[in-house]
Amino acid sequence: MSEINVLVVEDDPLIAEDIRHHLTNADYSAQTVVHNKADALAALATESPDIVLLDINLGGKLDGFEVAEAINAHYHLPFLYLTSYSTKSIVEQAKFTRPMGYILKPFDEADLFSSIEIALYNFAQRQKPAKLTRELINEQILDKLTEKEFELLEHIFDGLTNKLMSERHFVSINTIKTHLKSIYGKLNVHSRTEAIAKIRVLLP
Amino acid sequence: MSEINVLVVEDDPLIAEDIRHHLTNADYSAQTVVHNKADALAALATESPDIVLLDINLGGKLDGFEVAEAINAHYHLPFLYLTSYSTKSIVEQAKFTRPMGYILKPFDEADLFSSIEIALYNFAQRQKPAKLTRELINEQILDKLTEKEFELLEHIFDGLTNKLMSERHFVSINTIKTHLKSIYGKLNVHSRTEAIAKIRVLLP
DNA sequence: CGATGCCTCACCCAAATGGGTGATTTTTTT
DNA sequence: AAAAAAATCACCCATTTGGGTGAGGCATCG
Repeated sequence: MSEINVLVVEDDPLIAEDIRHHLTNADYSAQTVVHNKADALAALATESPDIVLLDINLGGKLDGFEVAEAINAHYHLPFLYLTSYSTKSIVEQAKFTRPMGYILKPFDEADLFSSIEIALYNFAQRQKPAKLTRELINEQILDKLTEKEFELLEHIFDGLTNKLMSERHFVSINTIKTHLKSIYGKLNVHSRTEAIAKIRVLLP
Repeated sequence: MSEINVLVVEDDPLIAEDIRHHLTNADYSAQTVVHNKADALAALATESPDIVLLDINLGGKLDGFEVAEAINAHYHLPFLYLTSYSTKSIVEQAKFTRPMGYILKPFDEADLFSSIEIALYNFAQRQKPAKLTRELINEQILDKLTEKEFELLEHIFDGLTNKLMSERHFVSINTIKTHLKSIYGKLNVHSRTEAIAKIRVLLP
């Protein structure tokens, strides 16, 4: 993941600036910082962030929960609570809004980054289908395919045509076809769709 | 879910005891707590746990990864990493070991239970090959496709040819082709493999 | 009743795909 | 250095697939 767009909802200007500073230092390509619920809702609609860092306590009120509910209702986003409270009641209330985690104040840069990374990873794990990677495939079949063949299998998985594959690999379409024939033989199938179906059931 | 056997691999005796305490309070029927890699490997072989909670940092060394590799290589088990903020950017390393998730320290009982439950659920889910069902698909696309079209999309997903589909549905191959054209138009794709790729990314 | 949507089917044509054979070059392994 | 494996490419041919057009039957809905 190259560009991460972070929406920070934090009423305390010092903390907000601190977070913005840390994120800017790293390769997080964009951050939007807002200080209240209204701006947060607006930013959600316009900025399409990848993750939201959400202070529960916004200007003395627990508006963070309402932002969380808006996220759950209308978007499809992981969010982390920024909180200095660890009281039972807050946690009880917070967990019904299904955050990906909590960042407890005070926190340092490592806290921030690891929390974001883990949240994004866990969220992706829950939301996304298995991505075809070499590590994920059954080893017996893995062993049979060459590096090149596996790349082409990934392309098939992504819906590419032979022509597109040949252009992407700077080889002739005949070469692609030869590779595919080899793949089909090794997987014991007779078409690209069968190949996809076959490796799909081998995915964990 | 009746009896869950949890293997806890945690070198910090305080945290280990804390986890054991939480698990005992709930109806988790068995826990085995070990403090180092050697004992973890022994416990894996003898205790047949249902899930492993794995501290990455065991006695100052990242032995947790090696335990994870052992699990992946020789067992068939979900595991969760127990990790703290101080461990910097472990995700890059950790994700290649394919954990079911992470439990961030400090965590409370609710974190612990929900993480375990979610991990067990997701692990069970992913053992089954992805089944294309109507409920799983994005509703916008769902709405566009007719019942028949969706059935044929499932067949494409399973790698069937037009001929096989026509035989299975007792209609002519021309009818199948007409349906497919309609599907492609609605999904805005130009081939069956593209259609598969498209619906695949819409699956949860 | 007319409109609409769905399922059915046919015909045509172009493009893509699958299968077979054989070959050269490069890389890796032994 | 020799052998094996991998990657490259070119034919040929049959089949499959995709795209366009048109059309009949059937049900539902306004």
